[in-house]
Amino acid sequence: MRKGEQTRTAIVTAAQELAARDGLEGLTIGGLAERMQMSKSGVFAHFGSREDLQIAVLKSYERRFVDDVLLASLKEKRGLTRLRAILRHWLSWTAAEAASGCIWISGAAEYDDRPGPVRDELVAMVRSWQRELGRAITQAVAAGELPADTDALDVAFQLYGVILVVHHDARLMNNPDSEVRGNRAIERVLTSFAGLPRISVDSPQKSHERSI
Amino acid sequence: MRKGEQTRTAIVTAAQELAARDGLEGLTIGGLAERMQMSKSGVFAHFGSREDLQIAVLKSYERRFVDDVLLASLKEKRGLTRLRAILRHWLSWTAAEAASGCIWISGAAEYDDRPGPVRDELVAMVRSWQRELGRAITQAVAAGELPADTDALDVAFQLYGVILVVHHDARLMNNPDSEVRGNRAIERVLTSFAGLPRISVDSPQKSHERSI
DNA sequence: CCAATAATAGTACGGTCGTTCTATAAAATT
DNA sequence: AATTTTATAGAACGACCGTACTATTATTGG
Repeated sequence: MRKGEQTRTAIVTAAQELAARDGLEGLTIGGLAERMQMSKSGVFAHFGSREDLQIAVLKSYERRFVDDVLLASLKEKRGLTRLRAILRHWLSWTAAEAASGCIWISGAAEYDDRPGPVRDELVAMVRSWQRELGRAITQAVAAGELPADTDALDVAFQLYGVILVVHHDARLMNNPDSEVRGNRAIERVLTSFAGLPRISVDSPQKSHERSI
Repeated sequence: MRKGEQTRTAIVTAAQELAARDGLEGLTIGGLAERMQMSKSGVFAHFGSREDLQIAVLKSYERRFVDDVLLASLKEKRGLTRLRAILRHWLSWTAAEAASGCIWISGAAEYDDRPGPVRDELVAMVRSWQRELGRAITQAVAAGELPADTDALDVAFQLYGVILVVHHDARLMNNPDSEVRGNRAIERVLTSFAGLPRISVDSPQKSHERSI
């Protein structure tokens, strides 16, 4: 049964590209068949349903993502160094997706009100990734590189926001500065958590009194 | 005449609710007709096409958004005060949408690779809002409440990211802490721009050398 | 109250969707 | 090389889509 798995893999790969462009809900068996130069039923036979195809696409995406972003960063030593490596890889992964689109992010919009197995799978993946990100942050706290009272979920939350806006601005707004701005934002988030004097928070400088 | 505009408004209102749940692309004339207890053609007659309906929904949304978020904040005096008011209103608007969904955000995912009038309209609206946000930031700079060399686009970018992740976590992840975390994140972004020592940006503190 | 006009319903068309069923072609096994 | 198993194709289905066209019903202005 080698041939079967082979074409099945090819189908999933092609499906990923289509889903990146049109979303998981925009992924259609007919369109996929045309792209594969196969018949609709030929494509369909590899999956029990469209839902199974969508889930297969999600799983394949997750594998690539974990490889390219997480595993590639595990060679760095724990703490801020590894966290920065993760963020660097994540950001450039996102920027590279400016042309194609991230199916986690588009899926978040598509499935946030559409219950079912696809949504469940997506939520589980994002949750798992957020946990992994939180772990890297916690290790930076344990290493003393972030304050002991750091709320790791707050850090992960804000970093996720940066990635979301990078994706948003790059794709919807066609903003080519998105990655650069994202880089600066990540640095700013990290330093804002890295224990700057809390005093200056309440009363910002009033060096210029000029007001318009 | 009068009756026509009246039901047209009612249709657009219902369409907004449907689009908030299913996305602008998920908005269907049949579903809308059923919800209005009208015939498909009766609904359709009020719009030249589905695209026109989608654009009408977008415009109606923008009107409400500008009223509730921007105009409601213009009574505050320019500068950080007004900016904070905008962000407060924006955040609670977004949190209130945790149950329904924001069609700008879902639309960003739906139309980032789908050219056409709907996308054009959406991009114009988001761009306009980003400009308005940037203006409020610039005024805070002019008031001396943010450093003179502040990149207003950087600030707007990062704040937009916070709103995106609030929406994301509230809706996809069902996270009830989303708004609270968003509030903290906004404060942190503002203080991180409000003139902390620039020196520590390039080389983060190395106070604790302990590494795990 | 009545004519003019606007608003709605009804029906139908062509298209695409996911899925099923049946037949055929290819591949794997013996 | 024969046989069994697997992979693909083809056609058809019911459902829903946006839209066009035609009738019918409400609403309006005189």
